[in-house]
Amino acid sequence: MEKNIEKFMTSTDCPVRNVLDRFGDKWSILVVLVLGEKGTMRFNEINKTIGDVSQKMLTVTLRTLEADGLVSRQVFPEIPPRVEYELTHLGISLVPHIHNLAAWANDNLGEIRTSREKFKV
Amino acid sequence: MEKNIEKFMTSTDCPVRNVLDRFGDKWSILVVLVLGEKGTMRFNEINKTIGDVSQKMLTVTLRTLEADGLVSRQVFPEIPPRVEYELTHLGISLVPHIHNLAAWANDNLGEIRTSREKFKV
DNA sequence: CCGCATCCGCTCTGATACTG
DNA sequence: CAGTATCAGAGCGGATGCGG
Repeated sequence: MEKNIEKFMTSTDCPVRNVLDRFGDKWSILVVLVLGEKGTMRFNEINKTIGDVSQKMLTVTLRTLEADGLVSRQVFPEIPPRVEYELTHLGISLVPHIHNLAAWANDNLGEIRTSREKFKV
Repeated sequence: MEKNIEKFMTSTDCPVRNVLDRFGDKWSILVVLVLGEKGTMRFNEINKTIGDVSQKMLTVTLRTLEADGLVSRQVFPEIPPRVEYELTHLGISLVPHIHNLAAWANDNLGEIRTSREKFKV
């Protein structure tokens, strides 16, 4: 960071592009947040908690998070099948940062809304 | 937060959905980061610093950030025209949080990459 | 119960050309 | 210099149906 921001930005190793872009999708942050809050959860539990995520997107999101090493997935060979998800230490280490962002969002939502309204005119 | 996460998640007022979704686009975070680093900047300056953003997307991104009240836009009626952008106090207040995230990304990029490689197999 | 496969619409993004 | 306009492609995300 600091003064090397130019190099930093254009580099293909830029952490912002490589990592944060991953959370630019619609659900990743929410899933991490939910798992951080609740601990271990089953697939349908996550689905219900978030509410309006489709099965497909939740699957895709969980797979991506698993690939990134943020979420662990444990399948129990039972009938009916049971699959439990929880955050890895890596995922857990991310939670406070997301909480901070969420808190910021919460604190400033009013001002942002006001600004958006004004801008319409 | 805390225990009301269910309500929190499903609410249409959920700050995560309303605010953070806004930064899910490809460039907003980068623009805020760059402006936070450099202070006041002209359009082409931002364009060059980021490197591979198209003129169109930079315009759209800046307009959105302006609408949200994170960035201020000042036009100087000269020829050739000059337009300067800088963060508002709201935008500035967001920067540290993004820095934290970027730092996290930087610290854990290696581990995430390793995990992604492993997952391929 | 979990989740993959398919299809499809829609949004986002970029390339290009043009204007004050 | 700082945009706007238009067009076209890619990929996200949802609905549905099927399978272990």
